[in-house]
Amino acid sequence: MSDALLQTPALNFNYKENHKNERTLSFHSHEQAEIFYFHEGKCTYLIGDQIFSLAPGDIILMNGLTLHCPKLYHGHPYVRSTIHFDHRFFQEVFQALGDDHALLPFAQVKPVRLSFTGGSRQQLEQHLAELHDSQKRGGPMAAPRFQLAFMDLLLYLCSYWGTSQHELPKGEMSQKEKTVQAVVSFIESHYQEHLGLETIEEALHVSKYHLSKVFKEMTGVTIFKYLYQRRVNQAKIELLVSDASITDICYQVGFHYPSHFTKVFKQFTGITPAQYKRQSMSG
DNA sequence: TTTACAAGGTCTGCAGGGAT
DNA sequence: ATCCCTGCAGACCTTGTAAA
Repeated sequence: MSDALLQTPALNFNYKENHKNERTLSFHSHEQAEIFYFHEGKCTYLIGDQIFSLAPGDIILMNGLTLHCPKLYHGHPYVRSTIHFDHRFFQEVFQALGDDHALLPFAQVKPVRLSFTGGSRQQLEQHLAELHDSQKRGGPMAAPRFQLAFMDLLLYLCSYWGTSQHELPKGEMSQKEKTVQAVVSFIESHYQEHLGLETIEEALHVSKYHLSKVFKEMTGVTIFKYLYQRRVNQAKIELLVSDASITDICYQVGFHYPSHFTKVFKQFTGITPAQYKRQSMSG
């Protein structure tokens, strides 16, 4: 039996959480895979270089490592269920059972967005309600029952994903969403270079004033905040896997001054790059 | 590698134009 | 009327330098 199977898997389920007031949640990433189901309200979700205007009944399957952030709207509810889970553990369980496909949506870099309507939506919400029940239930076998209910949900999602016509076409994007998508895509391919609003303005042929406003409106963060978060996220990876100095990593991810890099890194993570490297080496 | 600070750049509220 | 966009100006934040 593998090491992963000997450990208790990480599996966190938050059922129908609600935020009534507008609140911009910050960009973040995590090692666990994530399932995000949108029950009710209004929300724009930015994941990696993609932006989604969510409708109730939509679900997002993602690997978790890609930067993501929901944007909420004042006066609109925001009811969602989220599941964070140890991708590696459940993949090994499914493989032991002879199934290699249940976790494919979480193995790719791009998130998968599926839309559930009518009967299929009822079925999915029934699955979530049952998972919630099994989570609340106590007793000696509560944990494995919860895990089995979760695996049942994964199989349902995988089979639904397999009939890929449920994925929404990109043609439904508004002009503003297209603008934000273009900015995010541009940053994704140029974040390691010297970037200013005027560079993006020239590349996309849209005024910098408009770019700033639309980006903030749709994502809840400014273009530069997003750019820095992207660079810091890359720097964290480099600090973990590379032997390069902090100064070199600073230049690699697009910063021009170590002083600025340290300040921004600390702003996003709460610690300096050197402290982060030390922590990762000792852990 | 990190902190402090001044100069310069970005963000945002407001006003308004053009297309539908 | 609504949406998309441009531009100005002041507030705010980031950049770049010097020094610890």
